[in-house]
Amino acid sequence: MTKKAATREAILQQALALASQVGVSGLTIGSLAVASGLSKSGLFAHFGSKEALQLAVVQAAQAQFVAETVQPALALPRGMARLTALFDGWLGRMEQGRYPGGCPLLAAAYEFDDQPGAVREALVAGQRWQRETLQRLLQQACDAGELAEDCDVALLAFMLFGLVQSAHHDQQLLDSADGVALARRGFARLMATHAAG
Amino acid sequence: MTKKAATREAILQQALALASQVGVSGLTIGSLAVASGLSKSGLFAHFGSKEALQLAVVQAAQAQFVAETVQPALALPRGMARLTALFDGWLGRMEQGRYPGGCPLLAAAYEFDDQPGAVREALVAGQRWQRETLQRLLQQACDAGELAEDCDVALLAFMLFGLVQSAHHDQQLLDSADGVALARRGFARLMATHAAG
DNA sequence: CCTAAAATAGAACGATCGTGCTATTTTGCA
DNA sequence: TGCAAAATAGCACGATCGTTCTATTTTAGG
Repeated sequence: MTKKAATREAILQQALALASQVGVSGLTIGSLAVASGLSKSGLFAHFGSKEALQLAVVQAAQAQFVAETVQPALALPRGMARLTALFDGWLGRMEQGRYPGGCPLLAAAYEFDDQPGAVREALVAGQRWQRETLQRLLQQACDAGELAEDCDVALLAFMLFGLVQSAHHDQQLLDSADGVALARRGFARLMATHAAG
Repeated sequence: MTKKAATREAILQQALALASQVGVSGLTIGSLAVASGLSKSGLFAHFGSKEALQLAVVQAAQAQFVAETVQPALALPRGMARLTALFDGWLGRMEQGRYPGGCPLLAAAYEFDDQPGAVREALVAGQRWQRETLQRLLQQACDAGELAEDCDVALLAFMLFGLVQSAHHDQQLLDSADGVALARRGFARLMATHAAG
């Protein structure tokens, strides 16, 4: 019974690397089977349908983001320390090339925004949670007196997410390493502008 | 000779609507033929290969963006008027739902950032031109004395593009009409922060 | 170690993909 | 109006898609 889970995990790791380059909907059971060293039907048996595979891949990507980026930040004290750690970790995983072809979740958001189903719903839930988390950390920085108490956390979270997307775009499409640096400058400027007076 | 061009144009309009929902790489010659009222081979003859079709679709989307958003802005005087017109037009085409499933070019950037070829090159060239245009308009606003002369136009262009991406994301994935409004607030705030002293 | 159960492989299915080929229709010009 | 040329249709091809079926191998527990 433990073998199945281990194999499934190995498949999902391969799937994440592959999906990073061809997209979650570009994933193919045949090619993923070859990459995993399994037969097509052997791999298929683990998921039962392509949609279930796509859903598992998205959930694995979300779990990895939370474990590698959100959790470490939450270990720090509330306020700017925690917020900065989250944003830095977020950009850091881009900078270090955590996935060869870019973030599978950002790409999946574009792929599935018009494809109703369980995959889309999982993406929506994940993004809502991420946005709320970002707003919560911003609010904590306000409450701690490190950001102005009247600052617009919804707008700031929106803009921080924009910085991440722009950095991703510049790095993946334009092959420009400056994207991450610009995002850091943008973050510093936004935080300075909204610093508690 | 004029028939061919007219048919090709009609095909590309259908292709843009379709690609908006399933992506440029999700476009299928068969389904596009049905949507256009042509036979598969009849449509194929217009392009010669799938990659040529994808390239034509991307170029059509770029041409439409320039004609509908950039050109009208360029008709206004340099400075904040022109810059605001560009940004407003950009968000306006999102708000009015210019394409049913979101901007084909933003989606294509994610689809092709790891697929070398003519399509990717066209996307890269278009994005570079767009970024340079944005920076140029920002610089003109500085030169006109409407923005601080020491402001970081590269960073501002980067952040404005981030606002657009965040708005698109919120609208298409989260079905939230607030995205556009947040982007407008972000624009106003950024411009106010960098206004000439 | 033996054996039932779990995990994987192999083969086949209908469908659809992109792309050639040849026929047929439609167009624009003399 | 007739006719070459252009535009489109029809058909077939190999490949690959997701999925199902049965057979084989591998695993874990008594």
